[in-house]
Amino acid sequence: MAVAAAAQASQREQERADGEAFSLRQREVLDAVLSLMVEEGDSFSMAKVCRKASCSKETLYNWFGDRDGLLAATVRWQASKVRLPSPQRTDLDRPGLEVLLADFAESWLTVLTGEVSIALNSLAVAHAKSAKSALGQTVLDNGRFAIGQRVKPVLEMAREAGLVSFDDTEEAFRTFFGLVVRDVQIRALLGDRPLPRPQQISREAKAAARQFLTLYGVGE
Amino acid sequence: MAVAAAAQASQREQERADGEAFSLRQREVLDAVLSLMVEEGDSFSMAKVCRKASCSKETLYNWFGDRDGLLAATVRWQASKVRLPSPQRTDLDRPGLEVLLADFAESWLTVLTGEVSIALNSLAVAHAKSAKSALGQTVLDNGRFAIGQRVKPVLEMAREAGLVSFDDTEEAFRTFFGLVVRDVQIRALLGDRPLPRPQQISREAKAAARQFLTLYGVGE
DNA sequence: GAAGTGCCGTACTGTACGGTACGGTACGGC
DNA sequence: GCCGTACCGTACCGTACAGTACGGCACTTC
Repeated sequence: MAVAAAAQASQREQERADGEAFSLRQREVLDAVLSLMVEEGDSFSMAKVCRKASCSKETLYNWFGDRDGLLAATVRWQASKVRLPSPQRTDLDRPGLEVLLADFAESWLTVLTGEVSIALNSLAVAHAKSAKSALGQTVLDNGRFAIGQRVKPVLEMAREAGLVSFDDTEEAFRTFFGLVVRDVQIRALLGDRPLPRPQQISREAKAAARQFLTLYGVGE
Repeated sequence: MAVAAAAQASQREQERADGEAFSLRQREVLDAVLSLMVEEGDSFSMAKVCRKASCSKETLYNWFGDRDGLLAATVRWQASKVRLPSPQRTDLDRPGLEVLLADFAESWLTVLTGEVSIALNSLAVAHAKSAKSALGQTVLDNGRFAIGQRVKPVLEMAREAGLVSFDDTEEAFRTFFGLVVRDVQIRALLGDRPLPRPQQISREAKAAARQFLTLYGVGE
């Protein structure tokens, strides 16, 4: 299981690519926005952001243009903070693959059920219509599609190693996604509580990995 | 396959139970609200509803109390319109079970990807926080939990018939749910287009049923 | 030390919208 | 024919909030 190794370096790299666009002070402001989102959803006002972050409206509008711009920046800022496991090419056996998939599942479920993630997704869903700034697309890109980009190479690697079998990587990944997420996200977004505890998440993640290998694994 | 038989009677029954609370005129108004939701999401005003439905604000407030009440009534009205397959106890064989599950999956995916359903779910997600009237819970009750109540008896029936095996019906259903919905709902809610076409839905529904039986089926 | 810059805080404006009030009309009961 | 009821349409009120303007302060540059 000598996999997720260069993850730390890759983390810093991605931070520099995305997050560094914002100054320290700006990041403080965006964090204030995040916490307001968690507290009040979409109904916070620009004035509240100013009070919370001790900054002026003028600054806010200079930096981010308008409310939509502030929201978009906040989404990008949060996206730049979320780190997913990024395993390296390695020699994989069946139990190793199962653990690897379970790790993905666990970290994904953990992100998904975080208050910030829920708040952000709710907001993006609410703005998916009037969509001046494509928040929904941004959230999808940094959520559903980002995790896909991490998992799919692993699946193909496993296929080359003769551990699993499928025709369409995308389809296989979507099945994995379904087995992992199930009804967790929609329930969280619709306000169903309590959220699953970490222990529960860990259990479900392992089950999802096992089920995925039952469906797609070869032999054994 | 002599299953979904008493569905029609059960439909009328549920209509009387839920929908009949609204007069004809009220239902016209609520339909106007639905179409506004589809067009504009949450940002429609009470005045627009009046214009669209040719009614007065006073009437609106007399009937529904306030905006939240109108929203809640609209959700209930739409819920009373959605019909799910409600199969009857019958003798089931393996292929019959697979078709039955595929039917559930198909009709569920069809509902889920409908414009009205998307609009309603978005709205409920947006209001899940400030939740004066628990829209999120209502949507969950008429969505995720309603379909669960239909499917779980079928699963248990199939288990008694020795076709499938599981300990926890809820867990088995949640897996079925995941295999069916996968990333479809969250993508739709976040504005990803195009929506899956009926043919695609039908194919995915069949695949989900087959996969579920691969995981939980006994023998064969 | 004068000028410039970046930011804070507050006051202000315009507007959109939720909710109310009211005059006018159609209609059913008596 | 008269009254009550239910509804339409419109005008109105209060408020909340996005966005702007401006005065003041700290800090940097020359």
